[in-house]
Amino acid sequence: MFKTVARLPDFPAIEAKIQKHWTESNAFDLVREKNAEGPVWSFLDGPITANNPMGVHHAWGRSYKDLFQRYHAMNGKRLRYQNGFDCQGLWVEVEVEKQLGFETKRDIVDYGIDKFVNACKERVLTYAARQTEQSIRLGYWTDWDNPATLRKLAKALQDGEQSVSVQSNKGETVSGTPAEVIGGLGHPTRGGSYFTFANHNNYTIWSFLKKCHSEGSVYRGTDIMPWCCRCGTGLSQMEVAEGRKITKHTSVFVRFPLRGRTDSEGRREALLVWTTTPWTLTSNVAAAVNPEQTYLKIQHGDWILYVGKGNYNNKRVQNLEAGGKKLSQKLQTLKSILKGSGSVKVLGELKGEALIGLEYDGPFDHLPAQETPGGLTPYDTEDGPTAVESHRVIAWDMVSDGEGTGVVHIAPGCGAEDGHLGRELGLPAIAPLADDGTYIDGFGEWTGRSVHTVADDIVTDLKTRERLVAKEAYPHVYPHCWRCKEELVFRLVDEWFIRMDWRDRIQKIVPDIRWIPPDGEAREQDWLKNMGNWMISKKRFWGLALPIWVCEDCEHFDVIGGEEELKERATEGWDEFEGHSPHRPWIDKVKIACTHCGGKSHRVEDVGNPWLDAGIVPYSTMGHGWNEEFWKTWFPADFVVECFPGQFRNWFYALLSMSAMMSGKAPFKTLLGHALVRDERGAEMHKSAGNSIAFDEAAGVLGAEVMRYLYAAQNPVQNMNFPDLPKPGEKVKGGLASEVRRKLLTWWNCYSFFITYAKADGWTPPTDDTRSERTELDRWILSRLQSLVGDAHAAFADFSVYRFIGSFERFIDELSNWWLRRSRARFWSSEEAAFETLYDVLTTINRLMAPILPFLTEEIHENLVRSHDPSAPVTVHLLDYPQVDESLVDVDLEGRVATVLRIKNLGLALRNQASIKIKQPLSTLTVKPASTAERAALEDAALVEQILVECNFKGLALIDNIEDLVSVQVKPNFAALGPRYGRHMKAIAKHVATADASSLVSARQLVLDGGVVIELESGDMQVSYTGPDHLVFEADGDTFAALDTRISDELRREGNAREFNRLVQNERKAQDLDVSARIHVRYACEDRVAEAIAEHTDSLASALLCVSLERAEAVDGPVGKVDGTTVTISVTPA
RNA sequence: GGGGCUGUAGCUCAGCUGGUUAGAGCGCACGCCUGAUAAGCGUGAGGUCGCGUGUUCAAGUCACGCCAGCCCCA
Repeated sequence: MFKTVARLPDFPAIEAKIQKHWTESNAFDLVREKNAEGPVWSFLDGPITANNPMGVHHAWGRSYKDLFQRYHAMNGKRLRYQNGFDCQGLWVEVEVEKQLGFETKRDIVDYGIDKFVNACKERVLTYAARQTEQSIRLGYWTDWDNPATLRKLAKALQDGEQSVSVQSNKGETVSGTPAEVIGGLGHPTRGGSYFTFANHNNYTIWSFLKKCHSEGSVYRGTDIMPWCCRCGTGLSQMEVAEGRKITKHTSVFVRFPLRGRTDSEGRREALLVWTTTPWTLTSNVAAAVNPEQTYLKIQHGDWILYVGKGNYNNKRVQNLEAGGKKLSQKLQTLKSILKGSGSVKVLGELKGEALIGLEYDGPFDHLPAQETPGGLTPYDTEDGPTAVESHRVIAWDMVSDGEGTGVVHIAPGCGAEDGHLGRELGLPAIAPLADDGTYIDGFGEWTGRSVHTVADDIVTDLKTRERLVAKEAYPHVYPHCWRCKEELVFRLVDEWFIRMDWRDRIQKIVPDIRWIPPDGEAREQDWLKNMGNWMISKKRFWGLALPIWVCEDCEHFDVIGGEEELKERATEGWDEFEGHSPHRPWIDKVKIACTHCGGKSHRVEDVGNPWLDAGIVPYSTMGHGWNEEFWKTWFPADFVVECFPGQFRNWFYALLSMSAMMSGKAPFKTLLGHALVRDERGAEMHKSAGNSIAFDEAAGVLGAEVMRYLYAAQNPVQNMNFPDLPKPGEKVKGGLASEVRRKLLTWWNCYSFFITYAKADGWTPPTDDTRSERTELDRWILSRLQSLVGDAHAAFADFSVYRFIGSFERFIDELSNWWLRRSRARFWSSEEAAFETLYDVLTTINRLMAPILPFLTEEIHENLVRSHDPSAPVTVHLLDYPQVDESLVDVDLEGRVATVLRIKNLGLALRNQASIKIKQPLSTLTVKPASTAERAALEDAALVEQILVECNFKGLALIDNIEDLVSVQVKPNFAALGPRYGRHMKAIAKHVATADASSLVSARQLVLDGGVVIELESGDMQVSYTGPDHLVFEADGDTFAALDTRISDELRREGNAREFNRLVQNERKAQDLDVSARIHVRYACEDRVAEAIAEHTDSLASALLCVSLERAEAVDGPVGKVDGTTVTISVTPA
């Protein structure tokens, strides 16, 4: 028996019920078993950071991930079903630091690196469990770990248990130390999600790094890098891009006195230098000018200054934009700054070239660092000239005549470009900062002070020593740590890099990938072209242990390619390490012998860049290196889908470069990128702005499935403006979410309609493929259904699901508003073909939509199929995806029905025009068909019947010439034709006046008497019709239709009867009577209405199910209007 | 400065390889319908398809230039 269907689906309730059903029936396992031998479809999941609960934005990608996998599963494909969690890196550390109330790296060391690293693992496991539950709630089917198991492992770590035992997804018991068990998560022998902190993931990265090293691409280098003093680590190019903000800094204008240049009156000459980072002045080595530009020699008080001419007059405006904020600020011009601090007189002009080579006194030459041969850095430096000895003017074509003074302070130990320039010219570098941002020894009074607090004192010092000309608060866009928000500094660092001089190998595999949208390819190539060497080290605690062992004697370094190799090479510490994961601090116990000198080598303390962790997964999760057969089965992945922005320089970059090195092959075949989720007004979602929406909240209010539908329907290139959630207790009203609910509701209504009548009739589904004879209407909807099936396959194959959703919505509209609307009476009369057709349609679209709406379709499958066929699969997801049945396609019929719909709309438009409501029957619609095909359709009695019923016309007549009915007038549109054919206008008017009007209506050109050809565009002719008053008419393209609006008494009476019918039906509903309840009806009305009712008593009685229908003088009941007169009725159940 | 994207109705967007009169949904106005009904349908108003120049019989669609917005890189 079919189960009664609620009028409105309660999505969250259905979802909860279906989840239970899936668990109890092991539905997902059955699907996997069904496809165990099927052809492979390899999906590769981009890992989600397991650091916080999911937001609604995560649901977009995850909806795609699930629906594509479900589609392929329904098509018999074998899938790997592995989700991924991104586990290692600073983002986890920062959250754990917050949790523990830590401020600095020192706090972590004091706490104990082992405890801290375990706390990071715990956090990852905790949130992986949480995200697993959330993903399951979304309906995402993949090989999830039991969240309880993950929590148990986190707890075992926390409690410091010696051993722990859990059940793997493959059903085996796994025991060992917590570190061992956790380190084996996601291994193909165990199943479950992959975790980038797993041992095999880390060791596979080791093999990658070893490969790089074997090509000589791994090197230790010093470079100026953006550095976060709080985190004590450098940031990669990718990370800096995440944290720019508008910031105000104290900028200073400073004199650099030129050595031995004094004018006749004893005034000293000086360069005027500007910088926004006064702390770097301690490390000045040179000053740069642009040799091509013009400089001014200016008398300023007691000094002679050199400044760029363009800079001097430059109107300084800062138009800034960062992190969604904008600032536009006018600044004082250099000219007015100088005037404000002394008298100014321009003495002359000279080329920058003339300044090159001049020597000057630096601003901090008294510091020991300035006097150190070869410069001073936190690392070893070679001997060479001191900074003081190097102070001279150098040429640099990057010096601009816009902002600044045209003379640029060069500190090769404090700025990236300065560093490159300094290296080129052999200048010494002074790098003043230790890793916590304090000045190192050699900087006098500044030593030990933090870079973030010295600016004011440096300004005072410069002023005291008469070097300062002016200072100002200067707004600019400045990088901040994307995690802890602290300002970055540029610092000379000692880090590990991969030299990317093999970028051509990466670029070569990019075209092997299908990028959706296609411009992704250009963007990736652009990044690859411009990227620098890859800094892979981080001076932190939680992350990949870089497998680099450095000799304590000769500094030679080795890169270890895996666990076995390390064990073989280990000379001490292996026992202590064994049973732990390859993380700090345990891995650091292991020492090896130097291959160069035999000395003792220790591992560098650095951890790895987290993108290495995510980039290796096409290898680590697919068994590369330890199960080649498995790897060859699943590599390369068929499909990857992620949020596009950002990933070009992150995950995609890591994937492509690592794969280029590992195998020279693209790691996936197709990449679908989707845009961003914004709030309803299009603003970025931020927790701090209060407009971010938690996943659980949305799932609870809208239902996970409404979300899935929203995402599936969205064009992935477009940002998605996620609808605001209604407040608790309110209904979903207006906006995108209610649009979606309504679309789904239309489908649901068709389904609930079917169930209502099938139950009422005791109808049961056919048990085989034989079907009753179908009407044209049935064959039409089945033909349309085949198009929908075709569209579904095409859309999935093309990874543009939203196109399928569009087709689906059009189909539901056709089903509901035409097929079902026209077929309702057939259900009342228990017509078998109607039931069969609707049943076939509903079960087919249910399978079509199953990948997108797994819950709703399961609910419908339960009721529609399983309620009558206990042998049917326990889940809709075990069924095959529908295929197009060519035998059901009837293009010709589809064309004829399209005509019917068009004429029906014309008919209704004419009624509208004549303001005659549909209940009032009219005699005749006359049509001049546009074509023979249209004429043929309108000669089909069954189809015409649809039009007549729908429009309430008595008949339809066809004519060949419009003039049979009305007269046509065509006038040239002088306004349109005049500008083009001005001098021919008279001739055109004459031609139009004499030519056959109806032939002009659709004419494309006119040939005038003199042979002149006039090309006609739409609107060139003004067409009007005149006809008898009782006709209204309208043309739709070449179709012309006219409606006879005359209402005979007979028609009026029929219309009155229908109005009366409506009154009674309304009352039935008001009394909430069952559709099959019998009633008594009494009514009071004027005579002419009574006549109408009397004439139609029989049909009214049967339509209204009334056992008596009597007129009375007066009745007590609702009052209504029929034909403008008052009617009172009384309805009582029989 | 370089790369990429976007610009179509009040709002959100379709418009595939150039081809009848540029569409949909939402919103608005006016109607209609109702044995699916806390739904449904129709009609209407609303568009210099960012601007300009080309190519073409034909341009929202192709080319070039410009303007505006967004993203990335330097």
